[in-house]
Amino acid sequence: MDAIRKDIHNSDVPVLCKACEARHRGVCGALSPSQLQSLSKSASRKKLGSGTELMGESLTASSYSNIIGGVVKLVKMLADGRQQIVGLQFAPDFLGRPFKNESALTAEAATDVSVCSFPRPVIEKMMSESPELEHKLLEQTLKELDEARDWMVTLGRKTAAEKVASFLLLIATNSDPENDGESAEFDLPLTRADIADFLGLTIETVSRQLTKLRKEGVIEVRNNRHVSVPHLERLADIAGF
Amino acid sequence: MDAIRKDIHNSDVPVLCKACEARHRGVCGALSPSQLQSLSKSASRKKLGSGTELMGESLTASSYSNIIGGVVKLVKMLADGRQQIVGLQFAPDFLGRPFKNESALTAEAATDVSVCSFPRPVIEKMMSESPELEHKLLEQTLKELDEARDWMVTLGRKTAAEKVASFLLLIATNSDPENDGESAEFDLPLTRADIADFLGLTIETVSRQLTKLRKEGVIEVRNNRHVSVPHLERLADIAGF
DNA sequence: TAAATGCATTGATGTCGATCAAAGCCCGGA
DNA sequence: TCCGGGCTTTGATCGACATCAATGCATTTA
Repeated sequence: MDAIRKDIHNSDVPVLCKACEARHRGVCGALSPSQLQSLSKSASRKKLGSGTELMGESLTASSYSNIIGGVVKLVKMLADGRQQIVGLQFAPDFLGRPFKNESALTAEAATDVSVCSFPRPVIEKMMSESPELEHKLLEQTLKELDEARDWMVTLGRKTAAEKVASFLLLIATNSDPENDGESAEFDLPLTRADIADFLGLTIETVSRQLTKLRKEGVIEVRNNRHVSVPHLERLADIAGF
Repeated sequence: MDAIRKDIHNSDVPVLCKACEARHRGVCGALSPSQLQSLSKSASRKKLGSGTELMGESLTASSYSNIIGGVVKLVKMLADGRQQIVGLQFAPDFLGRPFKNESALTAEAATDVSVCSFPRPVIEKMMSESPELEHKLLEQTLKELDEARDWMVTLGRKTAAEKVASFLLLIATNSDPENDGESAEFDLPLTRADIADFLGLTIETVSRQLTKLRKEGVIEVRNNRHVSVPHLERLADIAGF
C-alpha cells in the first residue's frame, strides 16, 4: 500500500491522470493505479466560462470535481438576495460535499475554470474502499475549516481597510504560492462585486479602500485588475494580524 | 468489520465507554471493543469550570477530547485584543485538530464542561489503523465546515437584529435537539460579552437587541440567562433565512 | 445587612460604512 | 471612430452600530 503511494508521489517520470491529462495533484494523488484507471473511464474534463454555475441546482450537484485551473467561488444566498462568498477554491482543490446531497451552497466559476469531474457514485465507492482517499479528503476539509475560521475573524472583527488588505494578501498568497518574497504581482480573480460579497462590504467601500491603498503607495493597479504589491509586509501590517 | 459496528451501535445493552462512563457517542462510536479497551487505559475524565482554557497554549494542546457535557467556545484573537468566537462545540462533539500542532485557536469552557481526554499519539495511532474512526472524524469536520460557512453569512451579511435572532435559534436547536416543536426554552450558555464576540457586535448592541425582542414579545428572559421562545417561527423570520 | 464585584441595561453622541446619485473608464461591435 | 453597456470610481448624505458614560441588578463576601 505504501509502496504504491510512493510510486505515485516520488516517481521521476511524471504520472498523468488520463482523465485530467494533468500531473497528479489534489485528490487523485491518493489513488492506486488501478483505481485511477477505472476513474479515468467515467471522468470528464470541462472548461467553464466565468460565471458558470458548477454546483447547486445545476449539473454537478451529483458529481465531484478536481479543479485543474482557475478560481471557483462558493456562494451562499439569503432569501432577499443578499449574498456572501464563503470560500474560494484554487487548483488543485477538490470540489463537492461528500455524504450529503443538498449542499445549501452554490459553486460558480469566478474566472474561466477547468475541472475534471466524476460521477458521485464512482468516487463514493472508491472512498469506501480506499482509506488513502478518505484521508486526503479529511486533510482538505480540515484545511478548508481552518480557512473558514480565519475568514470569520475577518468578517466579524476587521475594519473595511483591514478586510481589503486581508483579501489582497490572500490572493497574493494563492496566486503565487512559491513566492515567499518581499513583493507580489497578480491579477484579481474577482470583480469588485465579488470582492464585496466575500468581505461583507459594498462595492463602493471596496473601491474606496483600494484607491486609498493606491494613494498610500501600498499597491499599484493597472486596468482595474492587475495588482502589484511592492512590500507585502506593509499590506500584512494593514491587514491586522 | 461491519459486524463490529453494528454490535456497538445497535446493541440493546447500553455499551459504556469505560473512560467516560458514558454511553458511546461522538467519536468513540467508531471504535472496536478492543480499541476502546486500550483507549480507556490512557483516557482521563475531567470537569472544567467555566472559563478554563482547554486548548491552545495550555495542557490539552497535545491531546484530544470528547465533550461529555457543557459548551466549549473556539476563540481567535487579533494582536490588539479584538476577538471572534469561530465556533461552539456541544456534546458529543470531538475536540482537537488532527495532523497539526499549532491550532491558532483557543478552546475555552463557556459553561462548566466535562470532557474525556486522550493523549495525541494514542488517537493518532488508532486513526491510522481504523478507517472507521477517520470516517467519523471526516463527518464531524464536514459538519463543522458547514456550520462555519453558515455563520459566515451571519457575520458578513446580517443586521444586528438578525444576528441575535440567529444566535438564539442556534442555541435553541442545540439545547434541545429532539424538540422540533413550536416553542423552546433554554439557558444561554454564553455571557453578553461572549455573544457579542460570536456575532461580531458589541455587548451594548446585543443587549439592546435582546430587549427589543423582549418588548416585541418574541422572547421572555428570566435572570438574564433563561430564555423562552413561545414561537420559534417568529424568531426564524427575524433571523432572515 | 451592607459593601463589593461583575454583568447587564440604558442613554447620549460619534463614526464608519451603506445608500443614493453621477460621472468616468474600458472594451466590444457597428 | 463612435456608440453602448458593464464595471469602477467618486461625491454627498444617511443610518446602524460603536463608543463613552452612567445606572441598575444580581450574587458573593464580610
